[in-house]
Amino acid sequence: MTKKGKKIPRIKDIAELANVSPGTVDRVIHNRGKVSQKAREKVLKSMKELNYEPNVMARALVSTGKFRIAALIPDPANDEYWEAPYQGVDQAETKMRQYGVVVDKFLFDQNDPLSFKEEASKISESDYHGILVAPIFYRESLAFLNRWSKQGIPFSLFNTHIPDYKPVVYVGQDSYQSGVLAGKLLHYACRQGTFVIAHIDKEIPNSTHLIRKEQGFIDYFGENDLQKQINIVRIEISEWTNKKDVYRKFDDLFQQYENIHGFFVTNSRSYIVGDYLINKNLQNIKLVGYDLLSKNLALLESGTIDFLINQNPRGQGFMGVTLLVDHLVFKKSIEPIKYLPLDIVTSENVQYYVDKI
Amino acid sequence: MTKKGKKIPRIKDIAELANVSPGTVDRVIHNRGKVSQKAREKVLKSMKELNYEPNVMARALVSTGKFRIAALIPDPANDEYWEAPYQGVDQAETKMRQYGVVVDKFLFDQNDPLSFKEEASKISESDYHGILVAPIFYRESLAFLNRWSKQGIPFSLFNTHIPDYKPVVYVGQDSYQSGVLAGKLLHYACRQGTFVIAHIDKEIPNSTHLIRKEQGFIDYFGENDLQKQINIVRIEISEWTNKKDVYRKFDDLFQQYENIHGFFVTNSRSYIVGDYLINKNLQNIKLVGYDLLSKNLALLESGTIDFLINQNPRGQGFMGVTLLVDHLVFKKSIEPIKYLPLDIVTSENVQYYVDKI
DNA sequence: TTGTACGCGTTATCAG
DNA sequence: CTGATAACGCGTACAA
Repeated sequence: MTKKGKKIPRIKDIAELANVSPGTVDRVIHNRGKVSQKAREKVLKSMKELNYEPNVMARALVSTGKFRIAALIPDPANDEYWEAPYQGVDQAETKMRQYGVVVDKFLFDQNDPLSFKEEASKISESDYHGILVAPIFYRESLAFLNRWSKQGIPFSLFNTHIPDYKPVVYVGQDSYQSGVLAGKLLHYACRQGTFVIAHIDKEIPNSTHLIRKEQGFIDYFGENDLQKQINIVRIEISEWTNKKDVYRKFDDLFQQYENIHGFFVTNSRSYIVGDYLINKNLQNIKLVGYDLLSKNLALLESGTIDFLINQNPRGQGFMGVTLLVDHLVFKKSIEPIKYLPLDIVTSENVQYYVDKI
Repeated sequence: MTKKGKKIPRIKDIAELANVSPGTVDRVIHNRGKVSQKAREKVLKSMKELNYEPNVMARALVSTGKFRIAALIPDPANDEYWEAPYQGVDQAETKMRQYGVVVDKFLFDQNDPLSFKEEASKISESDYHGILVAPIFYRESLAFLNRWSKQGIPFSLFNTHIPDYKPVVYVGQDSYQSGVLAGKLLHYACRQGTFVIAHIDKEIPNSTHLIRKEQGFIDYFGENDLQKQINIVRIEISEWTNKKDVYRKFDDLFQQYENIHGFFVTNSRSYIVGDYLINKNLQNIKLVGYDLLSKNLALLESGTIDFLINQNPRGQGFMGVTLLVDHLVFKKSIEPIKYLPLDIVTSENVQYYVDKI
């Protein structure tokens, strides 16, 4: 297919072929200014004939420093979970600097809606050409998304989807499908017995993520008509910082169901279940969780955690910025939803997922 | 860390600070031409002070069309396995065109060393600035690698490693570790019984890949002191195109060992085992293989194949080109070996690995 | 409505 | 040994 030795056509070449000036070609390409019908047609014809594609670099070189993007994400200092997305944004930042794009990070405390509002306000006051935001506070976020929509500032969403105001793209997790996958992984090891869905978070009912994961897990068994063999129960632990409390809850659980064969922890805190299993010396109980936090990794190595489901959080941060830039600077058309692969991580392949994008 | 509003320092800025001309700064940066000791020191000092980083785009803009790369890979028309790497190269090709790099593909028949030599000769005769090669014929490859080394043409290796002549980078599979992983996956489902390592290829003793995979698999069980519970046997099928022959071999195997619980197929032909299992209506036998070929995918969906290990072949083709360009054009320093993640693919997450890079 | 000239940051060339 | 200057392809302000 590739034609060797052919020179890449430039705007100037099109201009010559169409007997107009480069300026006119430019006007046709960008639909700006006035162009006579005749000229426009000639130019379009020549463009097709030469199979013109703009030179991204030359374009970017011209517009150096003209694009400013704001990233509004939780401060990783407060929660290791946000470390990876932060790094992803950071990485995209340095890459995009090359293209004349400046990315400024605005960090808020994921336990403090006020700090979110503060940082969001800062962004609104400066003028940015695009915004990447992790809208984890629904109400507070809505207000700003509304505002930015009216101002005509494009934004992309990350981690949490709020479709009300059309984002350029949502980059995040496919929660439901990850639950289905978790079901498969436990069922693969264990054809009968009781599986526990463990929600370990402050605000469980509010967290649509967790609910969707649960639904996916349940549907896996439902669809496969396996209900007779498999018993599924759920446990909610909102005060997970209180160890005694947590242990008491688990003790109760194990008294109530004697044939527990597996746990599915619906967020990154599977290490809490892992600690309990080790503490009580419970063997042969399968454990599937999420995210490559250091505590989880240790338990993965030791074999207490069998699988961690990982949706490349660093890649998510990276893609969030990258796709926004693609839309903004390079005018590419973007799919409205971007899921990264649901990676299955075990101690045998974890090396490839840590510290990589 | 990011200083907002700061302008990115240019060569010109360094020149001014150091009281020299941009030309001199350029000479210092690239170690070319003669520069007085005094001038060199001043420039280096200014560079550090301003924290200079070259502008990739401006650099690439200058050298448009000056870099030509050849990719010497098997023709996907003869084997679906090579489809993905081909696409990866293709994708890199279009991306790199933007940077003024031209990539020409040279395809050979992976069953015909002669075609390899022919294409390689073509490359040697034209003058390319870099070469990506899948050196699947050891002897034939050596000759050309030697030649290119003497000519000073950098090359990177892909799929098969030949360390004799230093490549820029080897991009490929971590065969041993993938075998370890396969062991984990079978063992996770099945704590005792017989596992079969199935080599299905024309030239098994010659194929170091297959041997390494086997070793990894065995070592997984060895290291974990599980020999008493698990029995490992191996089968070699070189004439895999003859169905009757294949079936007879499997029949013999099942007669000899009555408690076979799992198969590990060491290359992309796990569909052959899958077909057999379906044909003989053998249930509850675990099957782990490699690569997302269409036949494998069908069996993955239907549940006959449990897991496919996938090392992003499209990504490998892509990285092969990309890293070579990074070295050649952008003068980045490259790690000599690049493994892509060993992805565990099941019917529940396969959607994210098909048609993506 | 159309054409022209300059600048973006880097590199290569040529004159000093 | 060093400095000035013209490209690279595109966008844009300004002139016609």
